[in-house]
Amino acid sequence: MDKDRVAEVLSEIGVLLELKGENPFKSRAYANAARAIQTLEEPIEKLVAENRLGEIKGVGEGLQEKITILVQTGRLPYYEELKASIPAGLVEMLSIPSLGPKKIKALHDRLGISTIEELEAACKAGKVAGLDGFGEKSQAKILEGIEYRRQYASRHLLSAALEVAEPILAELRARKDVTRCDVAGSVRRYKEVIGDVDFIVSSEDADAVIECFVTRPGVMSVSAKGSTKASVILPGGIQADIRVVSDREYPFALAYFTGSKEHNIVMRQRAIQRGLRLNEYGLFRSQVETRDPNLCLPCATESDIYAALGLDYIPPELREDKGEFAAAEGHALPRLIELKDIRGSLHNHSNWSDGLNSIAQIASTMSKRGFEYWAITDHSKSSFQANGLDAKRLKQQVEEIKRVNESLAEKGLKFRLLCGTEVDVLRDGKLDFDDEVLAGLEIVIASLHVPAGSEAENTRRLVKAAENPFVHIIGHPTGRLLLEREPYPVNIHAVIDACAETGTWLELNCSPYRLDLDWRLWPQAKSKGVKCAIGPDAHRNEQADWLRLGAGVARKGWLTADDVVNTLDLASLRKALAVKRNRGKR
DNA sequence: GCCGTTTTCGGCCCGACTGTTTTCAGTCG
Repeated sequence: MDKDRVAEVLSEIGVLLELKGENPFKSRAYANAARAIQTLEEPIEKLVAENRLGEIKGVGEGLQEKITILVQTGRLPYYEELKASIPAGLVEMLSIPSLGPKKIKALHDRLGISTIEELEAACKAGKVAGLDGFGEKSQAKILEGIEYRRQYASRHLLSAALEVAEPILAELRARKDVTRCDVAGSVRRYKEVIGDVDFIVSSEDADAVIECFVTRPGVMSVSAKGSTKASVILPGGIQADIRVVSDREYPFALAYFTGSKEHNIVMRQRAIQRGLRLNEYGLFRSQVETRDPNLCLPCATESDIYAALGLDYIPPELREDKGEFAAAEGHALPRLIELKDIRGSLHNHSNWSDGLNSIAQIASTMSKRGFEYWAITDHSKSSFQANGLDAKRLKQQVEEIKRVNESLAEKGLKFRLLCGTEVDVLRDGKLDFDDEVLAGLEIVIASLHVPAGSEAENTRRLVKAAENPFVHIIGHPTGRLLLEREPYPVNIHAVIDACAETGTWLELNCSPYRLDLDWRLWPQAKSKGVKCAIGPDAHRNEQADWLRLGAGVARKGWLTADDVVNTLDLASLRKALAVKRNRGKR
């Protein structure tokens, strides 16, 4: 049993204990331990075998015993009994807004409700409103919540969130009564999937700002509205929250609502260690609750808050409590890549396969946008659904690209197209083109589009692709489609190792539906010396904008410009592309 | 259930909003 599964069991125990009405701190202890185990560097089996579980912060005697049983036998009777004692429907009910463990327990104990369907029926029959602690409004709210849950999974792509957030942000910033304004939350941290959008505003006229926020066109419903905060539902079912504070409080509110929750907990603890108290209103020289501005340390920006807690400024993307505190304390945070560092794209399609634009159109647009190079990497013949190219058409395409490049040179333009392919990795790990064909291209991406069922087989295929001297990049390495499809089973660690061994680059596919390889794996890839290629997988010219997502997610993976190959200028990129092929000749 | 430079017992991050109360519990972020 690996650490992910152990963490899963522990965190589920935490949830079940909450529903049982156990001591909430006990439940939190399980959640904390689950998190600690998830971020372990070593295999959990090793820690168990060496009797070193106690070294994990948050794992005491009780949990050491349970984890040992779980790892050694693959089962945990305590967990199984607990799970059997609580109907699965109660856990599901936690996803209904306005319902938490206490209310769910009350509904179960007093009305015998065990499923969402029973809950819906009880609400419609008016039974819920009669319970102590419930009323007509809470009953209506539960029904609304069930409906909402049905209509929208309350999780959205980062790109969708940015799309709705940016016009609102611009509108708020343009107001005379708004001093500062930003998007906070998981959107600011560039999480690939988000739950809601948070706006933080500093203003002397909170009422006016909130009134504007809840009445602007596009607001579908208002779920809460107070004197300092409000929540609305936007098209697509995205919830947006606004929080209005004074300008003195602004940096504290921005930091607090940017999170993550785990990051904030450490920040608070650091404040406590220094005899201070941190919340969304300030960093106070006080052990007790206060809002006295005279007791607040002066901080005009988030940087000042970090400095006051003995830390370098931590960029929002890194605020996940995944090593940023140690690095910020030791002045060892990397200088993260920025969008402007990216000079071109190595994974794009044209109308020769399933893209929209012609090669000439692509050259014209990307040149005007200021890129230095843009690779044409259309699908290979096995992707017939995508009008993949066979060797003959590929050869014609290379000729066409040469002609376009010549005309660019005649105009004195620096921009160049690169000829390449996104070649399919086939069943036996072979590629959809022979090596002789690949040798005639400047750049080769190998992608698995039809995965096998087994992890071993998929891993074998990708490792074999990486070992091919003509393959530069492994494309969208896990094949996930966010909110739609899980990654195919693959031992990604083995693929990373194979890339490190062979000098193959891994793609950070920055299509908003993929963002694959996942940011959580980049620090590992980087530590092994694997370079990253950020590719929008563009099928139409405007999708060049997706590079912005790529840069953000690369930042989240702790990557610098040096770690990303498409920050190289064209001459250096060509040299880098030649390295692996020359290796193959040795 | 965990943890400790005031502590081995008594804390555990903290505040706004909502709805049901008539001073507060539960939920949420």
